[in-house]
Amino acid sequence: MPESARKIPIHELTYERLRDMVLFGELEPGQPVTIQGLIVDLGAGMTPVREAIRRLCSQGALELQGNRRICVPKLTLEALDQLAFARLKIEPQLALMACMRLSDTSMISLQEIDQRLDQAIALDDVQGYLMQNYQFHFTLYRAAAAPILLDMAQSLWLRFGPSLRVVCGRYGRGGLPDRHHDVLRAAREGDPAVLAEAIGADLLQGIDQVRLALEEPNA
Amino acid sequence: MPESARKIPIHELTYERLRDMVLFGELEPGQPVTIQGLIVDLGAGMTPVREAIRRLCSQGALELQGNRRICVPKLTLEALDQLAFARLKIEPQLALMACMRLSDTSMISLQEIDQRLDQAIALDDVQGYLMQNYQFHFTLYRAAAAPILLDMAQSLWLRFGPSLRVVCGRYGRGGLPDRHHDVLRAAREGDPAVLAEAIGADLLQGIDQVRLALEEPNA
DNA sequence: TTTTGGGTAATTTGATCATATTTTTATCTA
DNA sequence: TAGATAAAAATATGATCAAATTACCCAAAA
Repeated sequence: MPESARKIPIHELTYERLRDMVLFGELEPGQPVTIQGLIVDLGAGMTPVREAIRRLCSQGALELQGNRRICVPKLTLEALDQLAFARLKIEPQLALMACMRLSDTSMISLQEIDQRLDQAIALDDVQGYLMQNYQFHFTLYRAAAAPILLDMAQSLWLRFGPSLRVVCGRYGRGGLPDRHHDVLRAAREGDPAVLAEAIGADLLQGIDQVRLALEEPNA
Repeated sequence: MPESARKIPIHELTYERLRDMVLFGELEPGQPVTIQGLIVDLGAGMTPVREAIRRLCSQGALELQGNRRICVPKLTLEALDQLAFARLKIEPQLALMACMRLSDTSMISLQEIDQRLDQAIALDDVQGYLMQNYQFHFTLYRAAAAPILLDMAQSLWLRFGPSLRVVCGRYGRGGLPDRHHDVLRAAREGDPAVLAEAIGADLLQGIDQVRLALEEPNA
């Protein structure tokens, strides 16, 4: 094991691992999560696992269901409405703020991620699509240098991610968010309002897909 | 000890206790927090304290400062701008949603809280003011039955609370939020738009006070 | 002689684990 | 079906190890 890895504590690694599992749909909505189960799955001790779970619970990625049962929350229509409202307020603002400070290296990163994203779509790689989509948005958002809004966006994605995965898996990615070319163009031209608008349109596309799935009779 | 208390786990109690300490200004911004210190202060074991701290960190109430230093974050002007933006989007919406579902019992609760709030102001009881102000807002917000937005508001208050306390302590509560009578009137009349507007005005008052304090030369 | 700088030792603090206790769930029998 | 018992899982404590900060002391320079 390289020396560089020894600096990051296990509870942090465990948190990141578990967070990614939620974010990229390895854990399905409604799926129960037990401390014991994660101890064996992740090969970590009890304390790190407990801490990771607590953190994710307070971010809304996991849900304590009364009697010491924990699971990935299922989106209801009401929850989706709240998520939609919050995301459409917070994330376009992050894009707007990012627009003015986008460095050249960030811009290059965005373009590279966009290429990998197109590639994932072409290969029908759902996991890859979700990961690159996340990277695309958050590489942009990070440029805003607004840690509080970034935290909020992170929490919102943790709540939204699992359901997006379900939609992806069920219907393929037809009609799924791909306004990234509009976003890139607006970013290149440095027009904050247009960029924010494009991000909003991208979000709305994903939200509508999930809403459609939720409104279907088969739960 | 009564039997009823045995149901709530210690880590939950510890979390609530520590959260209130942040929320109502018992811990000042910049003040370092150590796990060991809290173990002796709160008389709890190590695991519950660690879990409480992790939860509060992911809510932005506490901040890990690199090398094993944890403290209540100090608001910067940039952070305040982000908080202001988010609060003015989220909280009026909660008020709006609450307006339509306000039960009679909630309405009575609000009026009682408002009375206690006026009392605290008359007595120059800063702690009491902060607690009743919090109760007032969240009794209203809870009526919205929007748990995700409520979580977000909770996190925002955790970031904002300590600084409000500092302002209160330094200048007294002159000019501090007291639009509650407008809020109550709008709630009674059941006008969502007016209620949301009144909440927005109330928030803005507090935010401006904090901004004024931050802009002063003496840190 | 006093002050400052560097380095080492001691204390404090955090991370992780193993264990004991309590609570919940599942099963079996009446 | 209901109650009791057993198994499983979660909570909470304390111990141990590692890391880091602090305190302290000595040496060198002013």
